[in-house]
Amino acid sequence: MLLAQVEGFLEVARRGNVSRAAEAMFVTQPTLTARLHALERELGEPLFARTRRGMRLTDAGRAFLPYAERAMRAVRDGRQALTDARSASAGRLVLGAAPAVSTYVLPALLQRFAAAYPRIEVAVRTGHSEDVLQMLLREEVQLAMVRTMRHPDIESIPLYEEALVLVVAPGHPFAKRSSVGIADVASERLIFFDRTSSYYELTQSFFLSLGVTPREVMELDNIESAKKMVERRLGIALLPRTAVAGELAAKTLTQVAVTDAPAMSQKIVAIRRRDQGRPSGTVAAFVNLLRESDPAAVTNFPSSAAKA
Amino acid sequence: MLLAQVEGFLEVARRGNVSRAAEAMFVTQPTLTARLHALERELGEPLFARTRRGMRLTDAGRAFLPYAERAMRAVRDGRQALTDARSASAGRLVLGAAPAVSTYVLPALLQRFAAAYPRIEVAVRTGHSEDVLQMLLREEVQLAMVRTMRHPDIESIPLYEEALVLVVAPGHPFAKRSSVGIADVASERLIFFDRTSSYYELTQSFFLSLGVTPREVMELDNIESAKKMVERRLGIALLPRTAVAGELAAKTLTQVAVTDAPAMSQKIVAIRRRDQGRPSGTVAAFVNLLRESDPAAVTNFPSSAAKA
DNA sequence: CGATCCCATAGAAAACGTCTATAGCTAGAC
DNA sequence: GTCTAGCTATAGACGTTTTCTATGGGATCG
Repeated sequence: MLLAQVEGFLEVARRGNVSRAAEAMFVTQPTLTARLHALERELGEPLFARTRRGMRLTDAGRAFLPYAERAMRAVRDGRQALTDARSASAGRLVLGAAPAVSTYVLPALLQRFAAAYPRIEVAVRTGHSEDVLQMLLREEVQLAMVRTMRHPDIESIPLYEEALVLVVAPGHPFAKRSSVGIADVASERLIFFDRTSSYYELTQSFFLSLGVTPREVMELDNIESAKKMVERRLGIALLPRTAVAGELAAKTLTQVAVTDAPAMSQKIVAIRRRDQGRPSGTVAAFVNLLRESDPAAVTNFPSSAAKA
Repeated sequence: MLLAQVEGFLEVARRGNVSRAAEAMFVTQPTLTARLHALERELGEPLFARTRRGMRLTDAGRAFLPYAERAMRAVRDGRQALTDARSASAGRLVLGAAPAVSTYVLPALLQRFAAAYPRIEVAVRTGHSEDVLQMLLREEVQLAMVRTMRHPDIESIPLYEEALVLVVAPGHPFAKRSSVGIADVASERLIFFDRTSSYYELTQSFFLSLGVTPREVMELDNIESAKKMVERRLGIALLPRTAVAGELAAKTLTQVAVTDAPAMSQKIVAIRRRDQGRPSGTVAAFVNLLRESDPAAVTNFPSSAAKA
């Protein structure tokens, strides 16, 4: 069955006249007649009663009409959906993100994205990088923003480098010093967050590699709580810069340089399945937005997010 | 766009494998490949990402999928609707009927019809024969049961002859007589119904043709009220036999023969548009039911209706 | 009675879909 | 490394279908 036949059926049903319908569809009248005959033959029933005045629907034709319309509408809408997706003017985008990205980077990004593509529906699923990778492999998300990961089936786009910075409460003794040594840090009460997170491992191995063992520690399962603890002078913490940009700007936390330690950082990338071909539609639109934002700008997002 | 292409798209999307899908659809793999390419070319977008393991939907393919399913379902349902209509196992039947038919004949007919075709949805529109004819011409009803009418665009199926009979209350003087003369009738108070109805004209011309003028008359706009008036001895009436069959059986009314007058009757027919071809589906089913019911049986319907 | 407006049909040319056979590619086995 | 197996893509031939132009046949209307 050709869609052209169904379309012809509808057009003739509307106009009650093969010749006019044919003209409107830019085919000759015999062509349209043939289409109708073919459709009637396939359905095994006359859809039209031929009269001197033109074509009238039979009962069978009337019964078929709503289904024909439904089918044509479905195809037309499907085409439109593809057009929308191509121009990224509408559609759906499902993102995965690590917690720190989701909380401190995505809001500003999505704010810009939503402004540029108001008709795109966006969904975000948050989880640790490993879990988000699994979501991506299971195609539950189309694009994920996580720390650098390796997997044969994915490809990455570098986004920005996120440094861990030492923050203390403004009244803390460290706050007056321009810099501190790693030994100073280890002798303070240290606040960690989320033992299952990669940041935890990163900070742990950091101290380990320097042969230093922090004496007193406190562990929270999320960054926000950790920041509050530091503000209340319950300890000091190494936190992602993007996560504390707001507090640093508001001067409720103070950053302190650590002189005798290497910089600690994680590379944040966007990943997607390698077997999906070139990114298309909504995904491409979002990737372009990421590319437009230079790394420096991206790392600044959190501060603007913190304002909101 | 071929429906076969859409179908192939769905099958491949489901199985993720052209070869298997082709086998399931009883075509060769290159054929199905060609269908997919044609569809992708027409939509201007790859719907599948070709991988070593088979075919995976692209984002565009995923976006198109629900529409493809909707279209296929519409066509499938449309086919089913025609099959149902052909076997008259389901569908819709819209009848027109004159008031007397609608009230006294249709109930029994529809009772049998509904029993035979439970999945057919039936609608009845009632009006005077002329109005019902207009409904038929405007295709608001598919079949109408009215008194014999002439119109170039309609064809009729004779149903039954409906006689007007003289009825009186059981206690009325006429009730004891085996028959009365037309002069006797004219000297009684006569109860007519519905001045706009053809029965009214029929009875009026009846008296006129006999040179008799009824002296006292009362007019109601419906048969039921007229019957009640006769029962209460407010007069006597000439009413359609089908309309009083129940009361005659229950002996709340008595029929009296009129000796010196010709039989008064109207022929009731089923009419339909001549340009609709052979009756199909639900209409054919109903017409067959009418044909099966021999005229004698049809005129008996009202009594069984009166039981209900 | 001829002009006009319908749809149906005929026949030829073009387009398309389908087949078989084969190529190209990758992953996994040995 | 090579071979095999399992994918999809491509090539070329064949047959059907679709489409066109031109024409027929019938009814309506001035």
